[in-house]
Amino acid sequence: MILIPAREPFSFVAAARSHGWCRLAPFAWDDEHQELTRIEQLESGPVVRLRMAGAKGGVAVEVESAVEFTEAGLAQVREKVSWMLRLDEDFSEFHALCRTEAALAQVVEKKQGRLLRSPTLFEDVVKTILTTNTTWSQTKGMVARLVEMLSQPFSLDPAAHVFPTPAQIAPVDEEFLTQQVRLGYRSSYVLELARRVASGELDLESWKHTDMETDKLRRQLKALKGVGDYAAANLLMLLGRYDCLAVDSWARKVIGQRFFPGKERVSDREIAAVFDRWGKWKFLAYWFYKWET
DNA sequence: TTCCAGGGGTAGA
DNA sequence: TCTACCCATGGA
Repeated sequence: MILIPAREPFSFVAAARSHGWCRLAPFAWDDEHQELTRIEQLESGPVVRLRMAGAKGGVAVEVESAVEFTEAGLAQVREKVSWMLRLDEDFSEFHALCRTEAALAQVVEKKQGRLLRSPTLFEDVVKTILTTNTTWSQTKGMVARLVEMLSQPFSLDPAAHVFPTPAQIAPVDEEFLTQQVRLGYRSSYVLELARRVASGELDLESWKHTDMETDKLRRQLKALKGVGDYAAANLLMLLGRYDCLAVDSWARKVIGQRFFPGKERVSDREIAAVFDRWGKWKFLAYWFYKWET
């Protein structure tokens, strides 16, 4: 068991359950034990299961493994968990703003702000593409099949698999992704992305720590096939940049009802403008906004 | 059968 | 920059 410290204020449960990602393979959320698990391959080789739970001052992580893993492996676990749960991120400015808005008062109390993400940007781009123009239950199915069919299992629990790497997806036929994994027209997007990353042409992971201006990064994300305005904003959120709103059917519905009652046509521009005053915290203000009051 | 879901690409204006 | 149209999948 290792303890990874988090910047205060921190709530493990608030971070882990912040959005649907904790329900997408190879993540799993255990309601009874308030535990987040994830199958992960360490760069040194072994496939392990990480069991993450809240602990005083941070996150307690248990690493299940069939083989011994090295000190370097342990360092990777710390780095991955820290990235996934944003343990070092500073939300003090956002929390100060939340104190000025009744619909966001609970954010401070519940220590919200952190949104769960995958260890790699590749995984988050694929998952984001698989949320577009479909239902949540179909997204879960697509991700589950992708994980189960294309990657190696965890030896202590063969039903559990890691998320496939670009190199594992790249050689697959598009027809397989369409017919078996049932990604629909998203197949070509996922395949092109995997091939570009696997070949080294596209270095997605470097975008995790770039100081590139947000608008330029947004244009780069949108240049990926399958990534439009919604997906780009969602990915910027995952990268820790909250100044774009991901306008999807849910946002149109709740923002439309609350701020444009009775108006028949509300443009995406108008929807996004509602949260303009939140500046760099726009996405979080929208995400944690208490709609039912 | 038809509609639509946490949209995106493309063509054409 | 905006709009119309097409794109697959499966549940309601």
